[in-house]
Amino acid sequence: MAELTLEDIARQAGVSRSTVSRVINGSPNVRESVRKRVLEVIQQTGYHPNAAARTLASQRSWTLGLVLPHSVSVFFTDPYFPHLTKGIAQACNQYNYTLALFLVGTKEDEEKIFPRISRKGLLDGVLVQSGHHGDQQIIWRLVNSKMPLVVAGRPFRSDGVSYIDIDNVKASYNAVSHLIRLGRRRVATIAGPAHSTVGLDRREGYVKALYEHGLEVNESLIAEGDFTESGGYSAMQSLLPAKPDAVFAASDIMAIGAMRAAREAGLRIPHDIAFVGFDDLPIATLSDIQLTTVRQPVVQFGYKAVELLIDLIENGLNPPRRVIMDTELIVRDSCGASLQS
Amino acid sequence: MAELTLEDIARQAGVSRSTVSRVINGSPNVRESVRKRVLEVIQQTGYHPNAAARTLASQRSWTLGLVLPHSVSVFFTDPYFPHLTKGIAQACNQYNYTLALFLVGTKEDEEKIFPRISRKGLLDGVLVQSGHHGDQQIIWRLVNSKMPLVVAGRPFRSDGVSYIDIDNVKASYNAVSHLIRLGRRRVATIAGPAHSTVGLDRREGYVKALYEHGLEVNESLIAEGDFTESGGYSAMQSLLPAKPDAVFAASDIMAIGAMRAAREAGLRIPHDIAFVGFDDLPIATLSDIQLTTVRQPVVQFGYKAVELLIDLIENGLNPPRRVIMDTELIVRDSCGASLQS
DNA sequence: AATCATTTTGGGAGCGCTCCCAAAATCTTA
DNA sequence: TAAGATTTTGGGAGCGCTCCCAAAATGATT
Repeated sequence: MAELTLEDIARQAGVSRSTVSRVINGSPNVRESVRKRVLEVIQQTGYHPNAAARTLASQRSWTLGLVLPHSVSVFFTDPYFPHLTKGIAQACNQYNYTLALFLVGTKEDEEKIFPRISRKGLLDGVLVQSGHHGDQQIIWRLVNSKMPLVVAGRPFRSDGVSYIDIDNVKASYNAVSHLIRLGRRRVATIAGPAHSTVGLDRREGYVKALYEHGLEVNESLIAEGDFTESGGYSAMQSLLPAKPDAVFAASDIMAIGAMRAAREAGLRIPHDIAFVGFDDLPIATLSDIQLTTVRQPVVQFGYKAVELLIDLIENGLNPPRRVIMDTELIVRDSCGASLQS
Repeated sequence: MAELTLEDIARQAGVSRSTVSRVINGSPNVRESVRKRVLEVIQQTGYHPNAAARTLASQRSWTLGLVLPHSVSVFFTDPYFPHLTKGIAQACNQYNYTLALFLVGTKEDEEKIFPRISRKGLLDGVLVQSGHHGDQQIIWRLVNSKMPLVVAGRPFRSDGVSYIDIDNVKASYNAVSHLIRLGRRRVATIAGPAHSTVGLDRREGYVKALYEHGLEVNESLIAEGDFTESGGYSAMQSLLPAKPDAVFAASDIMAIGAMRAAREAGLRIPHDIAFVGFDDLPIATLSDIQLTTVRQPVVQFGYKAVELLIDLIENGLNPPRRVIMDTELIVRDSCGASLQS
């Protein structure tokens, strides 16, 4: 049984191809009785229009691409990404877009994939999860290809590119200030990698908080992690000799690793050492001690990114759009706030 | 700047549309000098063929769909899914397919998405992650639509459908036998939901192991979890009164939750109570005590599923293909094997 | 009932490719 | 060098839609 075409439906309903097309696309200029008849035939036959033909004729594919560049390994360690993907997928469902997923692991992958994402005919727009230095190239190639593009996470060079981000500086400033207000004086940080804007921004907020509270920035209280549990674990080990009494970790998963290291070193949480994480994903509440953390609206973030992209597709690329979302400090046990009665 | 077409390249290279098409598709019947000239023009102009036009003309989209039905909530709790997705994406990259991701949360989602996946023109084939009872309907609709389909995880009704799975019965039989061999006599299980084939099969292996080792099956030693950490946690709490000396959990994440509950109840692991998980994802080695677990080749599983699907696409749907992959018991600390010196 | 305005309908052209067939160019062989 | 075999090339048709324009049908107005 060959696939049905518009023409088949038209014949069966006794109308023309154009009329069936109008019915399908919800044009108002169809007599009610005719619409009903056509709809019936469509129902009975289970006809669905061919996506490729539609795309070719209308120059609109109703497909968005999600590119996750080079972050692949982290992608599967940090629950942040699945949550982001969830928000994006939900928005795509909502707005009737199909989501194409591109996991770019290697340079070869990038070369293979680039033609597919840069040319109309497959995608109407592209979402790139980024903030890493290594992602700059693909972003610029995309910008030059005039493909509607939204970057999730501020890119290093952001002139002319639309992106969505959270206020990382403010968020970590608040988190660290909270620790200081609780009386902690040797506040350490496990920062994200310096080749990422998230890493840089959260570190900046940390420094700013210390500074504004009259505390000195001590390099031996700053370690760098890679957003993995084991990265947090070893960062914490390197921090231990400096005897911190609090740690602000740039992600929950690193905080979890760090707490494991602290526990192994015989420290009591939060009595001897306090912890604040970042993300507020479910894992934050799963360890024996509930993690105080910065809640970022990951799912909504993804959802909003899609809305931004659709805006670009429908209303043109200029001016570039910028969206900064808010965060909230969620106080639980690991920061020791409950110690002060 | 409008997008370039085949015709443009043909004109610039002084050949016909057909010849350019041949060059792009690697046809051998092109004079070498001509091929070189055309390739040069393509290079210079940065031309890429339009995917929609190609799909329409060749009836091949080079796109595969991955459908994750109803499991959405678990999807973002259990790292199994990201890993599976990784394998699938890698295979797609390898074989030059684009991956379209469909997260089906609600019945409405299913209705919205079904037309897109069932009709040629968008997808060449579909992969459904399944094993849940609620997924039967979409699988059968897909089977009836004659769309090439591979189910990842044995579906409830498997006649005529191609699927890939691991030998869950054997795997859990081995895991439980291992615990018994170590001298545990009150072996409990935290099974997966009874509305999933994984849940059922792993439970069956558990029962079989007890039976073959002459132990009685005690209903109070069987609890059901939902593949989440907190599900494992509460399942363990319900198991505690029956005083198990070992627990086989149907997933690592549930084992982690269960161990948390056991620890909170003052039990020492593995001295008082041993644990074996299932999956061997990175989390298995991240807790304070290393988890003994059944390793299943999740990434390769996804990869293989794609290869299966491509086989169906290229060589026809019949007979249905079946692939069962092997697992391996990874012995670490939580089972107490190291206690026997 | 005739005229004009408005709504509804049909069909042609075209989106940018692939595929097939026949024509042109090139190579063999006697 | 001519005939035939083979390789290379060009162009038409068609994939299944959308979009536009003109024709047909309907409605409003005198």
